[in-house]
Amino acid sequence: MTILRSPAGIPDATVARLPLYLRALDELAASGTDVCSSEHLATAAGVNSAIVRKDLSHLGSYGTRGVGYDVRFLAGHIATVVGQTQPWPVVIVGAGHLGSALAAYQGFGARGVKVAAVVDADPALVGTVVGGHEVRSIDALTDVIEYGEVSLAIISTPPAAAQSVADALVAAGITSILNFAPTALQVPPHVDLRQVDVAAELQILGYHAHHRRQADPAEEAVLS
Amino acid sequence: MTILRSPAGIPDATVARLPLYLRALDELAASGTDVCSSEHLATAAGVNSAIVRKDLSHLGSYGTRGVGYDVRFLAGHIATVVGQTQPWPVVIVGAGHLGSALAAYQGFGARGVKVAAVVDADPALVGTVVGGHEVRSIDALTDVIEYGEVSLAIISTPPAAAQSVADALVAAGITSILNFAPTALQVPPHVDLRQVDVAAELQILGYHAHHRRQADPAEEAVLS
DNA sequence: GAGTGTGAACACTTTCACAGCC
DNA sequence: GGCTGTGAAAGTGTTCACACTC
Repeated sequence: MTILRSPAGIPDATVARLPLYLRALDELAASGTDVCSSEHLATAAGVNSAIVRKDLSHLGSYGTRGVGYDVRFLAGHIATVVGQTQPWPVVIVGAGHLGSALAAYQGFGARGVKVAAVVDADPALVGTVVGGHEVRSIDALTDVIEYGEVSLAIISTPPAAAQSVADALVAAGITSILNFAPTALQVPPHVDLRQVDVAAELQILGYHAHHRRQADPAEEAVLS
Repeated sequence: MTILRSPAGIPDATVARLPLYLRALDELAASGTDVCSSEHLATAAGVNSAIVRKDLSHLGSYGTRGVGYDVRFLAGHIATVVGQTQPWPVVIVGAGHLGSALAAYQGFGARGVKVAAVVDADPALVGTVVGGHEVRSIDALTDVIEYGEVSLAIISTPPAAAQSVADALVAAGITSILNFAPTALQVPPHVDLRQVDVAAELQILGYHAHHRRQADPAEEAVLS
């Protein structure tokens, strides 16, 4: 029925890179590029060209051999695949430093994300405005989600509160959660959970730095 | 010469999980648990037990068959492997909403991260205090890094500024960068770069949500 | 009995290399 | 000639299942 074949069964690793391609293509389009090669797109997205071609082939790609990809067309196609033809409303739970920063983040609009509401448990924060959004009570969570047809949630609470927030979100019908609190959340299997742990990222960098030190005494020597 | 065998060649996937184990073990220790099984640690870290055992075996693990792992001992051992015996000083470049939130984050200390300095290019921000750190000029970057022996940097600038900041960091001797700006940074091969892209994370969640809708009409039926 | 440590099977991902098309 | 699209190969990561130890 649909003209574009619905590309089911895209590998996870590919899905995780589609947003990068989308971002890169938007940049290319903004800089006036109409057509780009896989090599070109690869550097713009920070990956290598073989992987770009493989990834795009999973979408039943629409490149032209000997030429490359039509930047706008490809961007539109990926946006469709990602389901980003209209913005996803997201609720931010926790209006502390991080939650406020996210609520104020200007870059969401261009990436298909719309902050639908910001809620917090702290009565002192309820009623204040962060990033143009009035903070509402966490008790209104269900209303906010149902009324706004929200299906994505961000948890930016202290770790101790994160699990009960997750439970409340799941109870309210949320099926996709992005958790910034450094805790392993327990959610039912039908809920899609992603984790961002800044301290963990730094520790991973630390590990590599630590091992460069004791493993590469030659590194300095190369320059001398 | 060292008593503990230096565990070289740990797989990347394992390294990426070590911080999670560390966090989980600290929580277990705080709740008075002295010994834990791989199953126990797995749920606390949000992974499965087979992977815990495999990961720990790469460290030349020190568990006891039939019993489990000594929580404190294992935590100490992983901390050593990660190089987290003393805190890593980190410089935050960009004191906007996100940079401020990171500077103010209370959880770094317990995870072996110490904010050494916060710098920004905006003269209006220089001199202000965020999270107890006085914002310094980006011109002082080299001084800050050399004086503080900083080897980790966080970029939390607008995307347009990120590449030149990265160049400056590399020039100042930084070899590990955590980039929050949504751009693909170009860095020399000896520099370790990790990327956090919140919008991309949400888009990945969006993709799955989008496909659940059109793929699982049965999901509702299961409950009815 | 309980639970680790690990080889072997499996699954997934990336890279290679080149046929096919513009 | 240049670049895509893709099988086949190589590499990496996860899961299984069970011998082994306490």
